[in-house]
Amino acid sequence: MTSLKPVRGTHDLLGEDAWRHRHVVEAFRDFAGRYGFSELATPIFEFTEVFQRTLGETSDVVQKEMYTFEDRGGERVTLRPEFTAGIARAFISGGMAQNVPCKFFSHGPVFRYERPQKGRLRQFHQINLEVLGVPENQADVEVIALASDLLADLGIGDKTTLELNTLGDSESRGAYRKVLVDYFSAHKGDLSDDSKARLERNPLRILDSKDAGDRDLIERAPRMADYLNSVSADFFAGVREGLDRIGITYAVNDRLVRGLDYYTHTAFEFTTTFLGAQGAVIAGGRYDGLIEQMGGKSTPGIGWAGGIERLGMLLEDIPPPPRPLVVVPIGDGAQMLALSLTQELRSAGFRVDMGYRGNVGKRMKRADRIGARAALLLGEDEIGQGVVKIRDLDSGDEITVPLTDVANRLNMYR
RNA sequence: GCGGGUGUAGCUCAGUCGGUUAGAGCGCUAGAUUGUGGAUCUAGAGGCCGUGGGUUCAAUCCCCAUCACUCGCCCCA
Repeated sequence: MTSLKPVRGTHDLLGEDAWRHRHVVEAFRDFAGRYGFSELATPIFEFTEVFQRTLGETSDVVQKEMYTFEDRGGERVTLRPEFTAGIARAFISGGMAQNVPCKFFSHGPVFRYERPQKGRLRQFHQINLEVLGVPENQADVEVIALASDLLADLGIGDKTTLELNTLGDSESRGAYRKVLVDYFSAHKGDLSDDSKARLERNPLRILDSKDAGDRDLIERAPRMADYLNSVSADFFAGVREGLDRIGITYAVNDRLVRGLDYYTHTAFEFTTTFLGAQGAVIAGGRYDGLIEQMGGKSTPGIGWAGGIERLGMLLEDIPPPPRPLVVVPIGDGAQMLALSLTQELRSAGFRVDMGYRGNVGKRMKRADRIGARAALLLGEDEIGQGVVKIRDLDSGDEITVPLTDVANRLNMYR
């Protein structure tokens, strides 16, 4: 144990941040439910090969960002760097191909060994959505619509824009890739060092290089749209038609690519300019080859992931946390009755806190500090008369009500 | 992994052209107010000036390293 600080790139989640986090997750659960998704919670670690094979051996995530270790039994395991691979594994090992289509939502921590920055952590949290077994592009429209609804509900729809592209099916993508490699190879001398390396590993990635020198070359590069076979072109047209139909605005960005190898056809990102260099808040696409590649029965898939911390940072007017009631016993003789009153109200569904110590002044001060909505004062006088005083902490108004009627009189504070 | 910036009280930040007792505001604790919070006043607690090394009679301040945060590259949620 070298220190008592959290490990680099990890954070304790509490207070305001925890509330934002929870708000994002709850909104997500709500919309996932409305769209007919059910929850799937997979383990946060898997055998290393689950990620290695699916994300692509050459992707940065696999090459240098995974938390991989050998457990006590000698198994190579990895903390999940994303959700899709684990869900695909669960789909196969659970024999779910029998029950397609499957619509799953998930959320929780993911792990990548990266250099921390604003909006970039080593342990961060994602919300995740997957549709398995639906080849129709209706599913593409559906998952994008859900994301759009969620962002609107969170009040950040106008801070984000939807960018859309197609990578084509494997035939189209292969053909385009070849043309692209030829093109960039011919101009290799003008390429940045980063992009030269990408030429070998993942030539599509050159398209979203930020290097000023590359931009010019990219501007003149062949376009994906010109190399789509008719199936791929029709598929993409259908996605756009669907989005148009339900009023979702987007910008086609034919330089939008994906970092992970399993994507085909539709690729999309909801991006923002409010978070500095980390612009993507929700990103995803279609991965029709993934399940088969992992050894399952050929099953198309589409999904997305969203960064909870990034979304949380964009929230402005989050509803405030609910305010509790506070029971204030006055004098030792009131303790027991206050205790039973507190429990009774909790049973009735109220949020109730009762301080542990202190005189009335201290307890009232504490009630104020935790943002209590009202204080219930219970002392000798009240007990003698079988009543309790309810003090509204916003207005300062105080009313006296019979103990038997307290719950009813408190309904206005629910 | 690469480059730039920053690290002083719980928080936001002053400060010392290197000099012996390091400050403010907010917050916290207690009291004024032993059956009533938010305001005010008073008092108090709380800092190895991120960590390790170097230079110096002397370092919180200068130098080096390291760690953390931060901005950009990279990568991506």
